[in-house]
Parts: sequence; structure tokens; C-alpha cells
Amino acid sequence: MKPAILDDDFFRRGTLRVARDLLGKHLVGRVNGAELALPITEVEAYDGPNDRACHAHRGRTARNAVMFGPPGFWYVYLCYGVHWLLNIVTGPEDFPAAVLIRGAGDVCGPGRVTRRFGITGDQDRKSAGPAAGLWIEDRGLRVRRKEIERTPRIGIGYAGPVWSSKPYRFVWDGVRS
DNA sequence: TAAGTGATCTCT
DNA sequence: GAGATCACTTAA
Repeated sequence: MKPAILDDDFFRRGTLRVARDLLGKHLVGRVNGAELALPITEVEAYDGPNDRACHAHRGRTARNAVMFGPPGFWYVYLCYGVHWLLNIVTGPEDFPAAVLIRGAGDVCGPGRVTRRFGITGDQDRKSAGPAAGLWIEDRGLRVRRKEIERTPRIGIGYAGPVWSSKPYRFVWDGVRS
């Protein structure tokens, strides 16, 4: 199968579906002039205005505005004043949702993924693709359902018992090199 | 286990 | 404008 860059149609679907399907797809970027591609191993879904863990839950702000736009755009923000976190906007326009990329290849942890790829606020609000220097490809890697683990999301206790316990985190443990 | 770190958001 | 908060990481 020929590598295919994922486009709007892939990301326009339901957030949970996109999140699950993102496992095994390759995050591709340019680092120091060379191309770096790592298969995505861990993601979390943040699904719209009713999701109390989603940044868009309290309405549109300058920071989260990109989530209200069309799918396939990067949402990058600084967390704890230290770490950049990488999200891809999902769902139709005006439905604020995104998927957080928490792990790729042998890199575990959302802050470490961005550091590995050299991602900063520069990519924020850009459309995922070569022009942004950062995109996602389907390279034909096959992910079996049994290899996917679903757990609650990390670090969102503030969202209350209902939303913080939703199994919106997807981990692929079938990656082998 | 605790602190660093600074943008962002919610009050005054 | 001030104060609290935070989708994390690292060093103990």
C-alpha cells in the first residue's frame, strides 16, 4: 500500500472513531532537515462542548478557537508552562473536538512527542500537511482490535467523575520494531 | 513526591 | 491587573 497523507475526510468523522483509527498511522515531520516518521501508539479523544475535559467546554476562547474550525488542523498549546501538547482537530466545523497525540514509536508522553518532533506553537492552527512541516500518513500498518487498550484519560480529574472516567484513551500495544 | 514554568482564564 | 489553574516531566 502506498503511503497516503490523511486529509479532512479522515478527521471529519466522529472523534472517538478518529482517535481509534489514528493508532498505527504515522506522525511525520521534519526535524533538522530530515524526515521523521513514527507510528502513533497512544491518543485521547476530547469530544465537543459537553465533554467537561475538553478545552472547548467553557466556550470559544482565543486559544481553543481552532477546535471550532474545520477538521485536520493542529491544535498545539503549552501545558504547565513547559510542555507543548499536540492535538488534531476532528469532527465537522463548529463542533469543537480534537484528538491528543500522547505517544508515537518508542516515545511515551505527550510532552516528549512534541519535543522529539520539534513541535511548538508554530504549528498551532496550521492545516496538517507538508506545508505545515507536520502531517499524518497511512503507511498500511495494521492494528488489531485486540491490541487496543481503552482506559480513562490522564490528568483530567477536574472534569468530574462522569467525564474523567470515560474510556476515551486508546493505547496500541502491538507496535513491534 | 514535589517543584518548575508561563500562558490562559476568571474573577476584581 | 491579580490570582488560580493546568490534557506534564524530571529529579529525588
